[in-house]
Amino acid sequence: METRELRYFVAVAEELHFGRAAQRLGMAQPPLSRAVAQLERRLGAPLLTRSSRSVALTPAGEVLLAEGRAALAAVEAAERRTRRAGAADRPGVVLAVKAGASAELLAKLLDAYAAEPGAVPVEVLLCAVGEQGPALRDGRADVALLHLPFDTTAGLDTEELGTEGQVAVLPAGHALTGRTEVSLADLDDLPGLPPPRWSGPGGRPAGPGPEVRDHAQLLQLVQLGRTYTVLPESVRSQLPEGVVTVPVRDAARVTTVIAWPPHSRSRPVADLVATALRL
Amino acid sequence: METRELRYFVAVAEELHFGRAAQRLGMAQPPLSRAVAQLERRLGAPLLTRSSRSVALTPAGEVLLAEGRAALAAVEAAERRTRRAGAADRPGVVLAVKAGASAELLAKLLDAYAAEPGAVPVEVLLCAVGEQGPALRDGRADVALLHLPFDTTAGLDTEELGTEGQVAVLPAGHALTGRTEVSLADLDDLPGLPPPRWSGPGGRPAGPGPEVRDHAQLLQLVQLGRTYTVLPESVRSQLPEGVVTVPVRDAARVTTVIAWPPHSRSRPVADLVATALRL
DNA sequence: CCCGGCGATACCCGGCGGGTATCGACCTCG
DNA sequence: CGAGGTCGATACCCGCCGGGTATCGCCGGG
Repeated sequence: METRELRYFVAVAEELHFGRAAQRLGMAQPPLSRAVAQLERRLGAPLLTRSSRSVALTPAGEVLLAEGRAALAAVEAAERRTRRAGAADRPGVVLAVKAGASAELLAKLLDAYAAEPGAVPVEVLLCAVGEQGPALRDGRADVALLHLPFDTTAGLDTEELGTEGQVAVLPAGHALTGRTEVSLADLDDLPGLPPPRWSGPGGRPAGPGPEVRDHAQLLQLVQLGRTYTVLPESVRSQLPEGVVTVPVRDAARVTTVIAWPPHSRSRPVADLVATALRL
Repeated sequence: METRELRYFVAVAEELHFGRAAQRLGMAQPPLSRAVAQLERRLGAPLLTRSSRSVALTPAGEVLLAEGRAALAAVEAAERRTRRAGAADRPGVVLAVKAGASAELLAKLLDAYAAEPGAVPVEVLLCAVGEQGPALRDGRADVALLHLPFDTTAGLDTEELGTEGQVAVLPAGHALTGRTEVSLADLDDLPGLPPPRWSGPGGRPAGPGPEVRDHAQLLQLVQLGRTYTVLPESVRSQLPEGVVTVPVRDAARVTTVIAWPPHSRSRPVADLVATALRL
């Protein structure tokens, strides 16, 4: 199976429409139809059920969509990492972090690692919420800081770096800011203060709250009195003016982990992990 | 990057010889040279340093060899799993186990799962030592039983099923069989009884012992008085005539885990794992 | 009942992947 | 030191396949 065929199938499976998929791929519809039909012949199994009005996935198609996405990510990762390894101005290693999260830990880690013998330049890739895993899987990054239970570590090797509680982040002056502690129930349905909605494929259920992609955006919106949120305690070190935190009694504890792709044989990544564990 | 190019490069990188690689790929040498050169141009980085007498990998080449193998395994996995999902006589799920290991657990697991509502047929794939991980990664299997610390779980999701000690397995009548317990040191350099060598890429250091690929072969060789070995206690349930076990005081404890590919969304795999955890 | 949307089919063309022949570099050996 | 052998690169050719346009057939809706 060639990656070209896989890309074609994935596009059709995602669009469920040959015309749109062809457009997305920058090609005409007939060769796309033909390529997919040929893939089905080669695999010996129908992947799509077509009527002249609609396209749907067969069970085999569902499998190929899931597995194919993973395979394409692996191929992209190979390509990107090779390009980086061959580049003259190689950033020794790319570290992915959620924008605005673990700022203190990150600063300490970068300092400590830079002091190591044999340290290479570290490029920091600031990601939207939940993007660090995919960035690692498709080769945009070599190592990442993730936060459980929010991020998924499936398919990654990890080491635990620590856990912390969570605090509610509210606009200054809000009624709850007088409390020494709140519960999640207290935060439910605050009048005039809707919770934010995380952008991205995770889920964007329609609702009143503003859409955000990272912590920095979120804090700014809290500052403007447009939303509230619950974040790990460590955000306290970088709150803007006009926002207040209150510990949340019953929020899940957040575990920060450092993660890397399982077959990574890179010395800098190993050093970075070792350094993080010593902090 | 196309999988064809990747296959070509991996073949050359493994052989370090264009002629042999071309032969392995079933093609002539010139188009292979050209394809690799073209790949290097596209990636913008040299992958190989060639002299007319030898071929060697550049750092970028090393990266692409490692990443490319993983990517090719992912593509193969996609293909194989799709084929299986589309096959009429689909074996619902393929379970990989080291041949001869965890026999009792395996029997209980298969029985218990078969009794579950919604159980599908389970095909058991008996693997050579250390082959379950690769089988899982390239789609020959959907779920596997692994034994830590021998097998590697990198890149797999796992659940622990239990731990056990290890016993020395010796030919009946051997001097040590009278002992109630031995240590690893006692087993070192037994006169006339060399340790076995595991076949496969793991390592086959030259030595006197016979080469084996799984527990069944190993037990037979012990029975014949040609070697001894140290295995998890659970092998006791299936020893042939003429072999004796003695607990090993200081051997590492073995942990049996059930593992599956991280992006598996298969219901039967989830059920199988849940059943295993209830045992 | 006709129109419009959508996937499949028919057909054509150019490029690319694969082949053979040969070159050029370099090591080995007499 | 030169001849032969090994090995990768180059030159050149061909057939196929991937991509294009034109069009058909099916089917649902106004």
